Amino acid sequence: MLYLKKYFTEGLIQFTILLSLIGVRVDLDTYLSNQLPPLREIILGPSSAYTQTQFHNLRNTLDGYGIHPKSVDLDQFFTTRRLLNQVRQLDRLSVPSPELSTWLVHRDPETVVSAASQPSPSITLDNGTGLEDVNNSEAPAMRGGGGAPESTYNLSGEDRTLGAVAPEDNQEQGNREGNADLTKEDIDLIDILWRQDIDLGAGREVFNYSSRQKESEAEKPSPEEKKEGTEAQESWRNGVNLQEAQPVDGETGESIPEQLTGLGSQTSLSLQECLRLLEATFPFGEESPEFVAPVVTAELAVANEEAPSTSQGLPLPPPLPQPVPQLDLEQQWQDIMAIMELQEMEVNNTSENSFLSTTSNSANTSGSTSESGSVEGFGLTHSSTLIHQDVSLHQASLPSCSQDFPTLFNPEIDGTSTPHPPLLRMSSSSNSSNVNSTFGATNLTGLFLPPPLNSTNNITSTPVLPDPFSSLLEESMLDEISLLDLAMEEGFSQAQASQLEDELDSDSGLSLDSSHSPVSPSSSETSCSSAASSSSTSATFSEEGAVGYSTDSESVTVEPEEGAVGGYQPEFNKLCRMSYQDPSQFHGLPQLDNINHNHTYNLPLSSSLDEHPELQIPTGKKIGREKQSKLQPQQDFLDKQSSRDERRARAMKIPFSNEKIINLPVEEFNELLSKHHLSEAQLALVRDIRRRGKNKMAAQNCRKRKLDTIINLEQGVHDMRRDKARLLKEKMEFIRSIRQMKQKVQSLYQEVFTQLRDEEGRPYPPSEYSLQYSANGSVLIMPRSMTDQQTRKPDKKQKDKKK
DNA sequence: CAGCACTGTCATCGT
DNA sequence: TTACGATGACAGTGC
Repeated sequence: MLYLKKYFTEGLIQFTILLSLIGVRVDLDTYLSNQLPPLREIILGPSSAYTQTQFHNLRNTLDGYGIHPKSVDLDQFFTTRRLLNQVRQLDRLSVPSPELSTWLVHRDPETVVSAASQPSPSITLDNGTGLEDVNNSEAPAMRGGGGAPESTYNLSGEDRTLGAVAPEDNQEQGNREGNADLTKEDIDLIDILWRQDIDLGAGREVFNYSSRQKESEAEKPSPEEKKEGTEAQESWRNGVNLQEAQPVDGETGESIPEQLTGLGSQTSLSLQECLRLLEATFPFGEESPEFVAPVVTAELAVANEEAPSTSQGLPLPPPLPQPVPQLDLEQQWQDIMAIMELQEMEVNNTSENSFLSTTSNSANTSGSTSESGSVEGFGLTHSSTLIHQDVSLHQASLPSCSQDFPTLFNPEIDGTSTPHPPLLRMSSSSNSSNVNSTFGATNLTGLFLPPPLNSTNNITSTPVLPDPFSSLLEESMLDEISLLDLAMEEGFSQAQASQLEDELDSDSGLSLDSSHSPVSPSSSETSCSSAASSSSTSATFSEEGAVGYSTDSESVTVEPEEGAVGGYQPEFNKLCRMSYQDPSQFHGLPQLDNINHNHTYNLPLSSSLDEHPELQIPTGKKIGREKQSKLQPQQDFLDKQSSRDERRARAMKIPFSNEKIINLPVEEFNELLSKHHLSEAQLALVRDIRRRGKNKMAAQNCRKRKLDTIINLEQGVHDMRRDKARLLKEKMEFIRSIRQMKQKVQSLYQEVFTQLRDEEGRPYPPSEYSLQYSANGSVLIMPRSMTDQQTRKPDKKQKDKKK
């Protein structure tokens, strides 16, 4: 008791001070009960389910042992209390809950706009990590907590379309002051013009060009050195969104092979890297001075620099027959779902990694990138896909400038087919400390929206969802279907193609997410569970774990309930058992839906009877036979309902409850035994009851843990499959880019070669001469005989190495 | 009636 | 050494 008191009071005081320091009204009773399990854990310590808590030291806090601290029955109780608390908190200011964050996320596009005009420090906070980190953390992002290129990418699109309004303005003031100075009217005007352009059938390139112009007017060109890095970054993001990189003709709606409009943008490989890749394809000769043609080198270099614009006219090779039928449709669907969930997850996890960077590689430089003309065609189509992707309810964080919504929110946007991309800035984790830190540094008064606005936002944003989903679905499907096609197109070997096919196929026997739909609640569950998987453990078990530390108020509440119902509620148990803290978390787990058992489980029946003698079925000695006969059916019922040990205890006339036997600390237990002079048989039974009772709880915990582990593993598999899909997509993008680069180099090669003349002004016959690239970037013209010799040598060397 | 899932119990091990 | 938790294995029970 003392331990709990000390622990609780100290933690409570500390936390109260903390909260008061940041200006949050403290309603600890509410928080401690259920609203914020992590919060409670901060105060009360980790969950007992995973930690070996000395419950018996805390048992005194429970007045009557009405419910066991580890009883699964508590789940329902806490769920009820949590819901009640949520309802009660509807009208009061409180630490923002994840639910609160949800609809705020929908308003983020406007938030960004407002951020441009009203730089907010919180945005800087939320997005402190730059794009560089996003790229660097691409691999770590597989784990679900990392960056979300889409959102960043989307931001770039937004940046481009709106011409001014990326929140990174706050960080790169030097570059973006012009944009930041744009007023809301300016932005609205730009937006209107933009939509008019779209309505008039202007292609995206046209629009982007104009937007680029606007941007160039609004801001000074970024340093040239930024161009390449930004290109790479944007194209990287492009690679992530294959379908989004496909622009649609403004008039016909046809899909334009967009990669030809911006070769450089389609890959994160720099030109040097591509040339390096080309070295593997084209025979590069050694430098031989007599054939050096510096002019050619220069030309080639220039041509390479201008690649994006010059390549626009290149036709696509005719598509090969699609190998779609080889793919199992269901597997394809799963992969599509995986990709879509990947995107959703990336959106969810965008958070501070998504954008805003103080480095030169930030998405902020997308303006300069678009000026280079190498990045075109995105910013609209993908934005429509983003808005439906919704967000994890548990990972969204509140934008600090949400009060700007009323003025900046344009309902039309949500209704159009090309809505502005919602710039989702969300907390990367559901960790409450994270949230608190975020809010701690922000103006708290600005965090909470007035209720009317809330409802409005909710209403306006919700109906948008289905539409973009279908479009994304189609795009994703087409995209995924085209992957193999692409692979074949790339001249992949049959083995490679089959490998790709395997990769696209589901590889695990687990049917983890086949039933998941991106728009179903299960999707949101999966989207959040990855990040929450680590925290879900604590959150999930916190309720139970907190029971061990439970406050008196809770205990008091528990006790009457248990006593009143005689300690057993079949439905209650049924619900709690599998609902397992938060039933909503398992809506997406079909394997749990069929569980409908009604076994008695952790029943405090006899204990409650013992605790409440008035409810106890009197033994034959205490009552007359008549009364006993009247109560006999009830006795039978109780016997049936009670556990074996309880019956045994009753039979052996153990003078205290099984609950006490099981849950008392050793000292008190021994004390109890010493108080009552029990026979050897009774003692043995009591010890057995204690042992079995503890083991029962241990088994329950063990199974719970096991189940949780399985769920987490499933989530891990799901995440990995999603990552696999993402990586496959990126791979395909790279392949596509490489192919385009090959084509471009080939055409340039032809162009250059045909223009070369020897000393007598005659063209070099292609059959006798070839251009060779040297490692230092120069281009040589060499006789093919020499080339063959030089290429054979490395071959031999390679063969020797292989031997 | 078989199969499955859940639950309780025991034995055992580790802390 | 004792108490206790974790866990595999088994059996009982209900569907």
